[in-house]
Amino acid sequence: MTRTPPTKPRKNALQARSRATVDALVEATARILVQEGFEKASTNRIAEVAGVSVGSLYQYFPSKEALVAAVIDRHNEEIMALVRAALTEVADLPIETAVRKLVTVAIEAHRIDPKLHRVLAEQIPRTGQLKDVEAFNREVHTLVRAYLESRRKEMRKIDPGLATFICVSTIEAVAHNTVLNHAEMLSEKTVRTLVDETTRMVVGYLR
Amino acid sequence: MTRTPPTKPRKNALQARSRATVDALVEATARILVQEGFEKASTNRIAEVAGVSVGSLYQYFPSKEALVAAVIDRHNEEIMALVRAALTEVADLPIETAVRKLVTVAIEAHRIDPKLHRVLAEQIPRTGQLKDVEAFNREVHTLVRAYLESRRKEMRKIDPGLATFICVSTIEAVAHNTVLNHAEMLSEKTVRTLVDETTRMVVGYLR
DNA sequence: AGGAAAAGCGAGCGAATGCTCGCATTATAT
DNA sequence: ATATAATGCGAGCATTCGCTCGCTTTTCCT
Repeated sequence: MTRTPPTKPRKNALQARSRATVDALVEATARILVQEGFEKASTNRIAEVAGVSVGSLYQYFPSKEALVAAVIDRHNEEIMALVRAALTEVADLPIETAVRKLVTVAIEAHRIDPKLHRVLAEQIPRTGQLKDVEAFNREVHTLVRAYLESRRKEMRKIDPGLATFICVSTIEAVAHNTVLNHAEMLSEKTVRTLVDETTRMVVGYLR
Repeated sequence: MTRTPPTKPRKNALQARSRATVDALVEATARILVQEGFEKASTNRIAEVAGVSVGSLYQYFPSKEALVAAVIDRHNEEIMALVRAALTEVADLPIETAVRKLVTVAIEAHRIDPKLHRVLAEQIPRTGQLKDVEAFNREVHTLVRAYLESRRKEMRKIDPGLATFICVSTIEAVAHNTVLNHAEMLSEKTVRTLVDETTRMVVGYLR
């Protein structure tokens, strides 16, 4: 049995001052992860950058992992907000429009903070946050699947679960590789072409 | 400037005994990564599992990273062997056949050692091996692109670089998610369905 | 056989890290 | 104003880890 460090807050921040401390710690963790890498993200350094003492850090976070987990959560919430909004928006629109929107949002989501995204993707398995991240993934699948099922008439006969799996995997991968490989060198035109092509592929597949 | 540890062998193993030592060390590193995780893969532990002293370890590997790099290299070579063979085999065959073969091989490649694959994917960025891994990626792209260009007649008018990017991303992602999510629970039938669907999507996109 | 080169050994050094604990400061309630 | 709770502090303990160095053993070559 490998002992997984706890990731839940030790106590809840009640007063304004302590809420600020917690925020500063999470923010500092994110900044260090992006600018200096995971190795440099020691609790001492995080506290230093946050302008807080190590002691205070351990008042609110039982372990280093808990801090990273908090950053992951924050980032995932940002992304999920985009995805949820997009899917609500296209709920009653035809497949072509919906897929295009989804692809666009996927790329946007990866562009929120590519460097943080990359570092987090690497660190997730070691934070015990895998379960939470999987929960987000499942939510995406559920939402997409619900949409696809509501649009069955426009589609060929196809297993909804399988279709969802393939569509989500594809869109996610294109967005991921686009942003992480081509870095910041992304013209508007390139993005539009990419969205067009991916949309064409997915829509062609569905019907 | 962050100092990246060297990853080249300190000296070359010449005699049979030392070659065995080197192999034992790489093998031990892989086993620990898979069974106990990156955290537990200390040089002392690696030497212990390999049945070798730390001193000997440092005769051949200048750093811990060098060991992980060796494991990555070995694994990548196995995968590339499969991919190269597949692409040679289908060089003169029509798109439908070629894509089906590629998808199949991609899944096979991920199934070689899923756990190792996962751990390595997480650890690659911190070993300075990113460049080598990118080289493999570029090779795949080059090979696929060459194939696609040789089959232009079967395809619609489409930018070869873009098509390659989308196809490789898609196939890789489906294989990756299939193996890593559904773990070992993969019936032959499931795999065949998945290959069929992915092939359909990619082929439909190309023409 | 004998000497040189190659390979192997492992106690332990120095540096870094996660985290605790006893105490100081600030906010809230009465 | 006083008491109580909440928050903040940071030196330092305990541990781990990467790696070195002086030495022994094995192999190779003539």
